[in-house]
Amino acid sequence: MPGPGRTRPAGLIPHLYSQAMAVDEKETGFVKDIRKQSADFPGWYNDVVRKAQLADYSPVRGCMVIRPYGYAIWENIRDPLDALIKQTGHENWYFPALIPLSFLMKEAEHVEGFQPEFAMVTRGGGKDLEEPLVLRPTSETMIASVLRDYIQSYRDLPVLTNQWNNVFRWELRTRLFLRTLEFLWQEGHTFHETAAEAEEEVARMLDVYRQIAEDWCAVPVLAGRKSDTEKFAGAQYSTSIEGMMIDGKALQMGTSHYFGENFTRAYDLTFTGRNNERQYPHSTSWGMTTRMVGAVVMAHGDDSGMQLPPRIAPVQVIIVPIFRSDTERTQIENALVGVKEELKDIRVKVDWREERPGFKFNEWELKGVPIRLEIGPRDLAKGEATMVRRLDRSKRTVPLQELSLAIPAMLEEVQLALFKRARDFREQHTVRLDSLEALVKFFESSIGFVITPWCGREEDERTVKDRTTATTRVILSGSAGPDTPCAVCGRPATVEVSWGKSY
RNA sequence: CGGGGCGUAGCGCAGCCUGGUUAGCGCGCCUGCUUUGGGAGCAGGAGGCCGCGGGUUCGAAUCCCGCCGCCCCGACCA
Repeated sequence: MPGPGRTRPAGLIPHLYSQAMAVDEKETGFVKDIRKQSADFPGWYNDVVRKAQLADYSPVRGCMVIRPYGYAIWENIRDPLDALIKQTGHENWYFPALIPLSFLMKEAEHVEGFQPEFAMVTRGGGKDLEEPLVLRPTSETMIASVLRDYIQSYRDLPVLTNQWNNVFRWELRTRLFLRTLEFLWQEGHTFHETAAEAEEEVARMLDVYRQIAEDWCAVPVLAGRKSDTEKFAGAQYSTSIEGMMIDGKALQMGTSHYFGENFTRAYDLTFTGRNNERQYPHSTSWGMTTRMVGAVVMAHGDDSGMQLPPRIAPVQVIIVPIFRSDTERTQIENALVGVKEELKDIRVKVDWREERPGFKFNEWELKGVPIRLEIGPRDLAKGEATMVRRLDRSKRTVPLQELSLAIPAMLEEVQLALFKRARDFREQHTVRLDSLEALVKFFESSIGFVITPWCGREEDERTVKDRTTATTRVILSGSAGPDTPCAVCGRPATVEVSWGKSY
């Protein structure tokens, strides 16, 4: 399914970098503000998120402050996702953040899954409330309770809702963007006449998430159904997209659930069908969160900091002016008028701060800006700018009049290169194995994903988790080939499943 | 909740063991000058309820008791 971001200016200056200048080795390894990625990945991640000013700790334990640069990245993910959600026929709603406890208690499995994570309001107006209100951990119960009144007939279906909001889950261990007590997301909730329609919806929205992850965030994903132990509380089944981070761990980046009649029965939401009989709609829900920002950091970063895919980079081109005198400064200012006109469709920023160029180079690299343009007296004398890309620090000069072609082409090239690099990394760290011993041995000495035939039994997941800490990620295929034994227990395998250590 | 660590300037820390002038260092911040093609240099300056409460003492950041908070590691999760 070609997403809106799939168009590429194919033939535009194809091999721009074949003549790239060699990278001076002395120019690497400058970052002293952040821990080494290879030595301490969690420490590196934390340093990058904070030093790049994406987010910071807040006065409240487990809650974060998203700073403008981090929020801008989220907006650049959110906006295309919102567009795709609307293109697929959904409408945005807003439902209350406070949910009566009794609503949440109605669906047994759902309650069991979420109750430990409830944050509850028990007082208001100076009095104890008659019924506690739960800060929404998700809105299935509220939405089912409300739509009960709006859905009467099969003619009212499908109802395709979405809402952008914040949710609360009282997590024990938190990490910036990856797991916080409060986070931002969208939650889609849909109601359908038939199971088939609902299941199509689940698959459709999972593919929307795949597009956002792959085409916009340049993070390749495995997409598929979750095992029963890993599914959402209350779902008949869940699907997810899973990306591999640079430490080889899996990160779940979006989920899409099929509920069947579970929720509509629990909330007595019915419609009169074509046969004039009362029926329960089949419902779905699906969500993608601010965790995506963390995924981008961990999928593309290096020892110098972030590397942002151009499509979601708040600043796509950073211009660093270099000058010694007021005269030179004025000359550059004048030249930049034309440059900005050439790049009027690009997110460009000029860094005029009173810092030395070298400082700015390092800082914008930490912030992951895809392209840097250096413009100084030497460049101006030749009517050029020096273009350096974050991807590999390769450097070349570009005539100022050619920037309007060269920059978009380079942005597109970088977008694809990041995706390809991440995909190659994942493929290099994915193996197919067919025995428990091989699986255990793999996770003792390696990182990454393992794909095995599997019979689907929960006991096997427990066995593998006990011995490796790895869990099933997604089921990749509904069949494992005839006469294939399960890698864990030897019983006949029914599926192919991916295993990985996860966040 | 179990185990470990830490609360001293915006951030990172030293000082505490062995109580005693005005609580110190690095980074950052402010001012000025010189600098500017890969994290500048010099000079000057501002900034502190030493987590909170109690005790011991002539005297507490330092010793004792209690409390609070945060971070890291083990059972849950987008």
